[in-house]
Amino acid sequence: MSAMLQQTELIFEYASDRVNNGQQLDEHLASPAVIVEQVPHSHLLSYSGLACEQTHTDDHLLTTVEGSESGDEETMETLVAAETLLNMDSPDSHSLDQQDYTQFYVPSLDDVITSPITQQLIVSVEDIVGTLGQPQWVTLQRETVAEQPKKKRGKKSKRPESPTPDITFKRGKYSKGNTLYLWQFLIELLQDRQACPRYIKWTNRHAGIFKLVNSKAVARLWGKHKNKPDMNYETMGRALRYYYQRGILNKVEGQRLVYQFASLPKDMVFISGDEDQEDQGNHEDNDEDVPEESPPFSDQSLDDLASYEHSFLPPPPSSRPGYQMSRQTSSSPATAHRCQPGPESKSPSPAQHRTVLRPPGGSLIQQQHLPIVSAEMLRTLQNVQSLQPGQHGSVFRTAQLLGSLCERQAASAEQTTSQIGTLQLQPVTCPVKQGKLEVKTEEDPDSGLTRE
DNA sequence: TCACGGAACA
DNA sequence: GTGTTCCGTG
Repeated sequence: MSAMLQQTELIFEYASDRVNNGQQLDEHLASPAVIVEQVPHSHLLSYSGLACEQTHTDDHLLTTVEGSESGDEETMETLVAAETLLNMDSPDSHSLDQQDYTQFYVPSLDDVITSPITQQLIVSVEDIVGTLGQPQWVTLQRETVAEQPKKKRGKKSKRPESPTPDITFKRGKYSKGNTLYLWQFLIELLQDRQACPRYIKWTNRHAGIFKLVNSKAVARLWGKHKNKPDMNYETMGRALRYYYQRGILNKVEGQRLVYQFASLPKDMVFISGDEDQEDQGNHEDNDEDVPEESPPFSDQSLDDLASYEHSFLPPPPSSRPGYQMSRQTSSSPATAHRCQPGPESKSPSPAQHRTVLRPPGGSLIQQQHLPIVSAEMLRTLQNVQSLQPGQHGSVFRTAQLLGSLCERQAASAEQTTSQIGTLQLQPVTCPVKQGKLEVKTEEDPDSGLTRE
């Protein structure tokens, strides 16, 4: 089993790596290899009542859930349905390809064991490597893991248990109980059509950037999940901020309520409509979408969400791979990436190790470690690429810079990592300020555009 | 309102 | 030793 897990993990990382490369972002890379798939819970899909369609593009599998984004009522219904489904526990029930889901969580050994795996695919590293280029994922390497899985001990919290039994997994160590890690929870929400556009949505799914459209709602849901009625965005936000250090999340500066997963599962289910298309361009637009408008969810809805949610999550374990970065450490505070290229350093928990799994080489370069170009930047770049030279001068310039930066990184990465293909950006030394991602070189003040 | 981060707690 | 929440501060 462990082997399996590892593989899986590898996969993820690779995926992430690919993402990292800025290049990929845009382009699609070649096809992705899917590596391992577990299908943990198929129910996810079912639970939500979502209709899923997987797209296997050559590149990556993307699952798209089409849902109506709409309505609250849907939401409710969906939720209910989801719950029902959850309770049902039938893994097979859905016909979906589970593959997608698999990636969702990073399975931990435990998980693997406990959770039903439907299928696994193993792909050779090479395959993976080949895929690296793809844009599928952005960065996510480190997925966010952490949090939930383990549980928090914090002062107050206790583990929540979710109402629903975990059908799917029982998680073992990491998550003791059914707990979901916050990051998982968020991912779940992002895949839930009820929540997705409404309370949380992707602003740039490729980049792993999402926005808490209705932070209160999300926090409430989280609180429900944790059995913390008092949960609020502040509290939840703290947890999110800790993810920065762990490399699970990055904050998108300048945008409120916008965070970025350092790495995402390669195959995620994206609810159509949830993503803003471009995050960059309109950063805000997304924001607007839903936020408050959405009717506050009723408690019920919250409940429903809570219940369903936890079902999803796989316990990934710790997935956080060796995230090590620390923003603190990092020279600059910056946001975008707080990662540092450091040694892999400690891996926090064993679990993590496994998750992380590194490629043979030993050190897989993790995004976090990489200095520089953040997914965000990449994203931006991507968005900007379309610009013509004459168009927005500064932007264009920035884009150029980013592009070159990415190329350099990629190049160096290749060299460096012959290893597996981790495409990740390498820490190339760039003029970029480390601290902040800003691409802008010092000279380019405009660069602000980029990020935002 | 959001964001940050130290400290406390488990 | 680590993760979560609280709390003060900006």
